[in-house]
Amino acid sequence: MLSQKCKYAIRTVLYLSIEGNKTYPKGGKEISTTLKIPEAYTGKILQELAKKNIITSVKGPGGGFYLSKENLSAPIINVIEIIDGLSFFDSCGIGLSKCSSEHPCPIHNDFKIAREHLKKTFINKSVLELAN
Amino acid sequence: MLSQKCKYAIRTVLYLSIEGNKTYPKGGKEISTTLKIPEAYTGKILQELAKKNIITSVKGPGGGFYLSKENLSAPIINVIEIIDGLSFFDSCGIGLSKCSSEHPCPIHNDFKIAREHLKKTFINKSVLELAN
DNA sequence: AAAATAAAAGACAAAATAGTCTTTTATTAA
DNA sequence: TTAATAAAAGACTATTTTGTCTTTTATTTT
Repeated sequence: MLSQKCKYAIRTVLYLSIEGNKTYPKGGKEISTTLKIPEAYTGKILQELAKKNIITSVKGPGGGFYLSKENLSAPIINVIEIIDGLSFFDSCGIGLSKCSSEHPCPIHNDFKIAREHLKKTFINKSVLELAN
Repeated sequence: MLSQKCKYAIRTVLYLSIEGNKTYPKGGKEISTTLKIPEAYTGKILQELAKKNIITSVKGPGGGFYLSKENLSAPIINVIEIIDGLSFFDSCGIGLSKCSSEHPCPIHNDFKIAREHLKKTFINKSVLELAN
């Protein structure tokens, strides 16, 4: 459902919601080793998240990443939106472009239930709430 | 959630459940044009499905593919199993290997509900039932 | 100011997925 | 029994995703 990159991103954000803070941001290296995500790839993902204001970065010695208050209150779906996009949440389960409630594919209703349950979860829960 | 290939495969099987039969099997070309799936790729997928006994193939002039009675009564999850595998249905939504009901990840319960709803749908409905 | 630290940026490389093309094999009909 | 038809098999190409490596920029500490 989510790409590998997106799973990494969510795990990273959830980790930072617990571990990092403004005075002691977490470095990319430590994040990658604790979460067992390839180091260089972690860096790229952190960069992308920082640029889109999902996380906050601090350069230089003692620098790293943390979540500001705004970052913490954002819904987790924002991470998904930036990394994978949201098309999954409103596309047909078997890839039909014309599938809709008027012209439903054979799995339309069941797929929709699952899809919307997930979407609701990701929208309703902020990073902070999820971390608890 | 499902790979492109798997979506094509399911659409193909559902199409054959309505259109093909033993005396008049459907050719790969016709299948690909009606379903708008690249022709050569359709061929490969049909081949794979035939080898795994999801569909039945007939060689030579007037040949093609159709679903036998056994094929029709098989659950649609068989297609998924062969093309994508079933790991999705029992893996953590954010990729944690140690996620379980004892040590749940933050989205464990909600993800599990969606996952199992889908699994149930794919297991319970046979190709034939879905096509109706 | 210089050295050290750590993220940002950008160009690469590897692997997986998606898709094509050509040849071979099986079957049927003339 | 030969020609035509259509799937099977296999080698190949393209694209996307996953991941690495090197250089640059910003910041801090000495």
